[in-house]
Amino acid sequence: MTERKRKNTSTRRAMLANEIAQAIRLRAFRPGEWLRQIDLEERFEATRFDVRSALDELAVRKTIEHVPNRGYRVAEVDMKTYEEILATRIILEGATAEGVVARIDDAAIARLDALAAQFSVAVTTGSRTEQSEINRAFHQLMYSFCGNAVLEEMIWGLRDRGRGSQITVWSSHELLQKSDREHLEMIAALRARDAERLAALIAIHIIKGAPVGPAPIEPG
Amino acid sequence: MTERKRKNTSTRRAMLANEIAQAIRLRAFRPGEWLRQIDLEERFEATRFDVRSALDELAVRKTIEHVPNRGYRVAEVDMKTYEEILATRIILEGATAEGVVARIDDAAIARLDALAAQFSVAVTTGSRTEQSEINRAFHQLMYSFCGNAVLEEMIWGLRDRGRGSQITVWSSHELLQKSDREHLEMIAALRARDAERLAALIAIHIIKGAPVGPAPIEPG
DNA sequence: GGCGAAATTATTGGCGCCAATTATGTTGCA
DNA sequence: TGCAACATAATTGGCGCCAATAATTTCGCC
Repeated sequence: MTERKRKNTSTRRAMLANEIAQAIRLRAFRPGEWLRQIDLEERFEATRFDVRSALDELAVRKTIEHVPNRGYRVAEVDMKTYEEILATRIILEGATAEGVVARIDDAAIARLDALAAQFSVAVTTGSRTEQSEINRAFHQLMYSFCGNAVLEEMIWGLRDRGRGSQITVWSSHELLQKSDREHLEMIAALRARDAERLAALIAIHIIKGAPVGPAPIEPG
Repeated sequence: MTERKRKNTSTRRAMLANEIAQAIRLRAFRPGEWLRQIDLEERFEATRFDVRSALDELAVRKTIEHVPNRGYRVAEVDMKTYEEILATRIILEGATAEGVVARIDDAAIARLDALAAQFSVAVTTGSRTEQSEINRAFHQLMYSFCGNAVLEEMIWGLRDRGRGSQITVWSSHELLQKSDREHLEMIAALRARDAERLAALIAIHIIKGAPVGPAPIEPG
């Protein structure tokens, strides 16, 4: 067939919600910024209805905030909530250590090696978007071996929520290098099958300004 | 003013979503059961639009499941997911122990005492709905002292999700008595400010068929 | 020129209609 | 009697219109 089959709403909404979420992740929309429905219609070539559904979904997921009669804006998380998110991330991401260590195989560790190497390069030469994407890929791959899909889901939900913080002014070069080194240490812990050490490293990684998002991009 | 001010949609939707969620909690709708929009309109005296918004919200929260062109039904969680939910609950609820022990005061412990006593009575004389509500109140009060609102949120979200399991055929009388005893032990651990013991008790409480929901009620 | 009020414009939000889809019931045929 | 195909009923779902609300500009007065 020449034209693609038209998907139903729930699919389109989910896709659009993810696109918007990614845009927020890439800082195309900054915390506190209003998301005008008309702009989103054009930018993502969607109907107003779909835009609103997607925004509603993101509001439920707390990625954005809904103010009646004003619209939707990227959630700004206050300091207290930000710290709570970090604390909860340490709990959840740390809890993956045991399962990951038990289940991960050599092939996966090799792929983590590759990603860590890519990150090392990106720290000096890459854009912040690249750094962020590689970092995300690294952790996504690692956590995917924890054997608990529910846990994984919650982790990525929380990570998205934490982005609405001003504190995320983004790591200095030193912090990036530190993150880089920590990736290597995590891999070492994995090779040694040392879950406790891995959990500790993850906690440090989260606290000490781990890269959670790239620099803002100008609105197109 | 003689008539109540009309609330805006996002408020009404949230309220309706919570009402439906509670009905699911009370087993007015059983796992796998279809939620017909027309019925919900009448039962909750809402417009079709509000019903759909609320259902969408619950679908995002994974309390219910959306099947295109078929409608919404109470999510049925498979065995694997159920176990993952329990494992994650142990992680999260266990993680509250430290904060709770650190922050809880004598007045709150006294209130927990009262709730535990209420539960003891309800185990033999009360309805399952009562048992469930008291149990919920007990844990809600305890966890409210953990000092991490984000963590609390996730806990109650997960608890709601776990309800869609067939395994929740509900505790025998022996298990209820066991839960009852565990409540008292938790209070003892709180008095002793023993976070580790509290966490361990919470884990046991979750694994060994803690009461998560009442028996089904007939649809009205 | 500065400030406040009114008019104008921009944006969101409630909701109902009817097409699309699925479920149910009925008929006819082997 | 069993089954398949068709007809009918029930239910969901896409979407656009316009009223309600907020933002902005203009205008007039001091």
